[in-house]
Amino acid sequence: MIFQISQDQIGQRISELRKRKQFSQEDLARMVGISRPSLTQIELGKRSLNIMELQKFGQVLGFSLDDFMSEKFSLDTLDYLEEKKEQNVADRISVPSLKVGKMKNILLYILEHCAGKPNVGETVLYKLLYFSDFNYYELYEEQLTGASYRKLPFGPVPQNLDTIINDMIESEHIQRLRTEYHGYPQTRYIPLVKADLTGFKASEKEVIDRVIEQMSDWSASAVSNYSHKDIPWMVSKDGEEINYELAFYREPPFSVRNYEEDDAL
DNA sequence: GATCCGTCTAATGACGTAAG
DNA sequence: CTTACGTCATTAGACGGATC
Repeated sequence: MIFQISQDQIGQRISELRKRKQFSQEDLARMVGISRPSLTQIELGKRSLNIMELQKFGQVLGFSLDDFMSEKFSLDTLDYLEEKKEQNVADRISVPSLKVGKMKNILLYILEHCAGKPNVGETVLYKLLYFSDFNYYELYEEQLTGASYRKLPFGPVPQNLDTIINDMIESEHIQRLRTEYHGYPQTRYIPLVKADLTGFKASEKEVIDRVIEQMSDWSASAVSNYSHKDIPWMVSKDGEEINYELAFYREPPFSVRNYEEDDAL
């Protein structure tokens, strides 16, 4: 028996996801290209949506259709509303296990270094994290933040980062800022405290620094396009988790490891 | 086939209301 | 007062039947 999702549930899920992202109905409606009252109707379960619309919601809110339709998805969403403590956050994000403290500091660190760069919105931020994680894994065969990434339409997106970010906003480590960049709505984060890298290995910092140096000036679409040519991204299926092991199948210019001494440049 | 008609769905703007 | 959200009336478009 396939799980059947009702119109009410679709609306509820969209509403919850919207609130998680702290969008207003008006914001979200504009982003998906419908009127605000229409969105109200959708969230209340009084209007149905077609597959194209749902896809659009997925792009904006960061979910895959598979996720959205699954039974488990609703549980995750409800769990989130009930749990707030950091240790629960850490428990829930498993395989690979996310080091929440580390992720927070890396996030702060990246934000510090991109403070003055208007191009670094949420999209670019995700990609910087993705490349930091996968580059580090390729080089050292160890997890950096341990976050798991999913293949979503705009590129790899760290799972459950929402939870961490909301946590950080609540504890006033960062601040969310919604602005416009080239006419498109952009979500930015401002670091309010300094990153604490004392527990970091030199190698870890170096990998992050290189990623920041290489990509932080690129536009969101440039970073997005670049990430779409990365092997781990390419061979993963839409909506699925990107396996860290795939980092070893990378080819130049993505590969950060010198397998042989034949750098023919 | 073409045309007319009833029904349904969705978009829109205006308005009301509650919270801050 | 402003913002966010829900509701309402009106309108337009799509669709399915009947009829010619």
